[in-house]
Amino acid sequence: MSSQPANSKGAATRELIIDRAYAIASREGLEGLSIGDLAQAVGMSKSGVFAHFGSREDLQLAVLDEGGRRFGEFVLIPALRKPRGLARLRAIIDGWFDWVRENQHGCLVMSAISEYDSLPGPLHDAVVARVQRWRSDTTRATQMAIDSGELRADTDPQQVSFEIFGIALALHHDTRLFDPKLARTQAERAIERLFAAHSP
Amino acid sequence: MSSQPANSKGAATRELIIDRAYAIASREGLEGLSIGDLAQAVGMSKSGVFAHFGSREDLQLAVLDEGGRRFGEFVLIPALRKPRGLARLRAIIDGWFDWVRENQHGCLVMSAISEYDSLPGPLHDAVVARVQRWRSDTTRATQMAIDSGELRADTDPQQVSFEIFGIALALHHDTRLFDPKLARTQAERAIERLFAAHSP
DNA sequence: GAAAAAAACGAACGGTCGTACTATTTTCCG
DNA sequence: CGGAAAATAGTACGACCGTTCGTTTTTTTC
Repeated sequence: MSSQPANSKGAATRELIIDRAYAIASREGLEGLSIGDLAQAVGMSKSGVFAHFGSREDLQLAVLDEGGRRFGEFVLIPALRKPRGLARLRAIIDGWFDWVRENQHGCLVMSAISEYDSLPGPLHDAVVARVQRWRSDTTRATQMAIDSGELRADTDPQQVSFEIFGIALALHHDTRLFDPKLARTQAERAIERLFAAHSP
Repeated sequence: MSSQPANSKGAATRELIIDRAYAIASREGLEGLSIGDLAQAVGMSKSGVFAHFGSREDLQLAVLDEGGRRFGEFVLIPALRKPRGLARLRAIIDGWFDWVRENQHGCLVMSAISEYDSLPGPLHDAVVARVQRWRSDTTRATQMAIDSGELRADTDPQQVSFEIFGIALALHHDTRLFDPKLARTQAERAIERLFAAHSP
């Protein structure tokens, strides 16, 4: 394990900046992330922070990427250790629900969806690509549960994926606006009903 | 029907302003609504527009109100002409789905939810109150479908309401990010499954 | 340890924002 | 029609924004 030979300092502070930026953008959204605030949070000058990214947009893209990375690490990676089939699909959903609870005060990717869903540009494209990938991940996991015979053979995995997404959105919504505990219960009941409907 | 005797001009331009503001905020969000842009859209001076509202926040509140009013007029009012029970509940859902189609490029209230869900203040409170009212409307309609015997007696109307909300959120989401037609089909299929599960 | 390279700073720019204040114009009422 | 009242315009302010640029400090390399 050679330590950090070449570009040590630059990359390190860049990571620090992104870390703080992630925290801010989780609360305020990527559009609410200003370089001035970020610089203050890191303890650097505006221009010092700015120099690490060619533009604010590049910074936002980097932060969005970090958000997706953390989400995947929290939700997908653990689920991939479960056996293919319903167990893994359930792990994905549980992880997702836990993620919503842990990030009660703002999920960066969720906010980004609303911010850029109808605002053309690189950010929009990056968000769409990310959500598309996530959706196809859950669709694939659903397909595996069909293949293993734990869901009926005539189940449409895209349809199930759509409904799971809806339940997660409602959970996210109610967690933030109303009662997190109640929302979680309702989301879990909805999932149970969904699986029951497609159980063989 | 006395015409507009007293305060005619002021109220009229105020309505015009709110109408344009609604159009802008539907695309850009309430936070993206600036008085300068609005003034230009109305053909007035910034200060002229500003004078109609004590502050930007009051303007935003007025526009949010207008958004809620239009949504109610499009979705709820027609549904109230249907007989109580499943017919009315279905009318609410259909109207809602149509609303999402018609407002593909931005629904003001939906955007407002994301913008203010974790930003304390009068806007947050107004949004929460509005969504709460809407949710209780659908819960009440569901209850009527239970009372009429069209849904099973042991159906939890709040649970059904939660799930309808989730499906609508997923429809809204997929309509904007992916394929509107496919999303509509998936949403309708989800609704059918929901009703089938609670059908007596 | 000195030279080269990278990183961070500091000040300034042009721009937009919401708002306050004062003038001017338009509308309303007797 | 004329005077009061309401509506609109005009201007200016302070604050913040992303970005640029030249300088200074820190790190890396030889």
